[in-house]
Amino acid sequence: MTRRAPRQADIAALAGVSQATVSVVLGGNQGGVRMSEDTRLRVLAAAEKLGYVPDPVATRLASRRNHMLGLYTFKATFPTDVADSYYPILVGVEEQAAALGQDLILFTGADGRGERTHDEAAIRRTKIADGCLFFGRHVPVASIEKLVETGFPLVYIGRRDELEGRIPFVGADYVSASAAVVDRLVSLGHRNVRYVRENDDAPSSTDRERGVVEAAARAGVECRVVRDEAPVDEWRRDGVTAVVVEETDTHAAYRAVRAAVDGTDLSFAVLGRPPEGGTDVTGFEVPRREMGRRAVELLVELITGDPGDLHQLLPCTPVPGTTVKDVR
Amino acid sequence: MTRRAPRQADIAALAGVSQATVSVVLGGNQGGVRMSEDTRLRVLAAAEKLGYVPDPVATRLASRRNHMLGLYTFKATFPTDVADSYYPILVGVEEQAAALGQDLILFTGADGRGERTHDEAAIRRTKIADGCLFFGRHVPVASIEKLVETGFPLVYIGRRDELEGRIPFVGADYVSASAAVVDRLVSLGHRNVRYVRENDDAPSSTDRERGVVEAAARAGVECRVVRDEAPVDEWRRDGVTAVVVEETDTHAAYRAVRAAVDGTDLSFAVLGRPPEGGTDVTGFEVPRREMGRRAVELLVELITGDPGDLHQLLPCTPVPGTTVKDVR
DNA sequence: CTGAAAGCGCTTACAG
DNA sequence: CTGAAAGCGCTTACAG
Repeated sequence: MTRRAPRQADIAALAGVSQATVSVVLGGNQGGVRMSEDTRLRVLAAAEKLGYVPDPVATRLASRRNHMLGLYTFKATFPTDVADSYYPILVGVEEQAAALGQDLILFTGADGRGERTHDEAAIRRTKIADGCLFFGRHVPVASIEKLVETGFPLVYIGRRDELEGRIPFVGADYVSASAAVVDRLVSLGHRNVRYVRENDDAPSSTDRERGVVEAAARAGVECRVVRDEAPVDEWRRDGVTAVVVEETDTHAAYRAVRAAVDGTDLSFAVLGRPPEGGTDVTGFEVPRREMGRRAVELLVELITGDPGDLHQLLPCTPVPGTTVKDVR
Repeated sequence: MTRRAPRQADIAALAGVSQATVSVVLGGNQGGVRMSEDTRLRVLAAAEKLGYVPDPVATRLASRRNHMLGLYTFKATFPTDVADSYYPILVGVEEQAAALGQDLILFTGADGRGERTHDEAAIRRTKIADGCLFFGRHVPVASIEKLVETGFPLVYIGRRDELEGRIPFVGADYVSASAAVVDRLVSLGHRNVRYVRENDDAPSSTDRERGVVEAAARAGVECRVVRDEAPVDEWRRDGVTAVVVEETDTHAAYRAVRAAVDGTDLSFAVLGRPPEGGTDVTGFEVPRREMGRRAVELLVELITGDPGDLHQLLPCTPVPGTTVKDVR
């Protein structure tokens, strides 16, 4: 039942040529080797007769590239709970990988005994692929640096500034998008704003804060930053008219603020999209799918040795919404 | 910058031993070769120093194992729309793969030019992995048969009966689960039931119908099957008291029936969970995550040559719900 | 025009 | 105890 599959040597024997000639013929003679049509046909006929199928493993070993891209995440690749924010990126990654003829290896971060580890060995295993995408709020700097140093092609999804800019990335331009939200508030007459953020210093958080603070400063409006709390009564006493809130995978800040401002006349905007979806809340859309696509694109460019911009920030799409009132 | 990756020969040179000895040491000396502890440590140290990572392609070519499991789907692995039903399976697959120390290769079904194809060549490429999971409503019989014939380990997610049972699978026991729903209706006094299904003959559909029809026959109650329509007025004229509806990725039948029976006093059950979630609609929960886990388990058993049951049907969990009335 | 050889990076008998 | 050799099935220079 489990017959040995025919290989090029078998074809060669049947056609009366060398195995190398078989390889050349079946490979479509990319090298442009001169060869009699008769030989070519004999080889093809023999291959057909034997039902030959090339062994992809051997093919890849011999040809140095395996057309596989790694995807390494610092939590489960398919998270149980935060599917919303993560999933679109995967969709984009797969889309573009398929478009470029690349397979994807999901590194589960397992150590053989089943523990999900993120030590150097686990990260090193990504070298199985031609290159690797990394995704997570943290960067294990030492391990990643070793990878970068060997010239292994890698791309982070999300902006990174570790290793003096030697980490290629495709991220979202949270600074501009966040500033645009504040600009809008200002244009509608708001002069006293609060920004509520979570207590985590990933780039996606600091970028948002920076955008908010800078835009407020430029416009000369007051905008205090608070972490993880929503003292609405105090705000209203202080004359605050609008609240901006960060949105993360935990949705913690958003939920707290939303609950607090509901039923008040405070204007309200979110730096992203609310977990419940919809287009009524003022904010912006993070181009996650596009980030996935572009990350794959950049990675393949790195592999083929002709990369474009190593640090890409994609624009977010503003969502006007209806939760910001005109107070002029 | 792009230094060549270290290989066993480099380690051998550094440690002053032969390349074969390196292979033995790094392979954990499975063969029980006698070897001085000193040599072993020297090799290990050299490997660590060089940051050695085994080449999985070469490993597989030489040993036929690379600890990678393939995942081949006949649509995008990360579908844009049907995330609900599909995602939990992926979660289970990843979970169990990680637990067993296996990485996952997502076959994007792309040919080199970017077209998503499902021809024989695309399916044959799965042989890069030690084995492969297949998932989709259809079975490209000829291609799968060739794979099975060469002894390549594969497992389908979802019951299959093609190839005279030679396709190993892990599916859900829709027959029993569907019968249980009808049994419940009968126990509550319903004697005239309609079953609405979609017009697609995948096993998951035919199994549901079979469960419904057989349970009704056993109980001696009338249960007509209709496809893709919900003539509620006619049903009520005919004395129907309960409607059961199939649930698929398209949600078409469910939505049509739900809209039709809403506001009437007809009892209502779904063979699965409604797309809107919740536990109020009577039906059952398909153990998707568990299916993913078990499929990986079976695949690894096939690879290691000690498989359990090749055809596994997992029980679905009944959801009592509140949409079925007592009419006794 | 075609074949013989080397090599991709590993594993696995087999010698000593 | 360790090394040399063969081999997995292919591709790619390199000889003739």
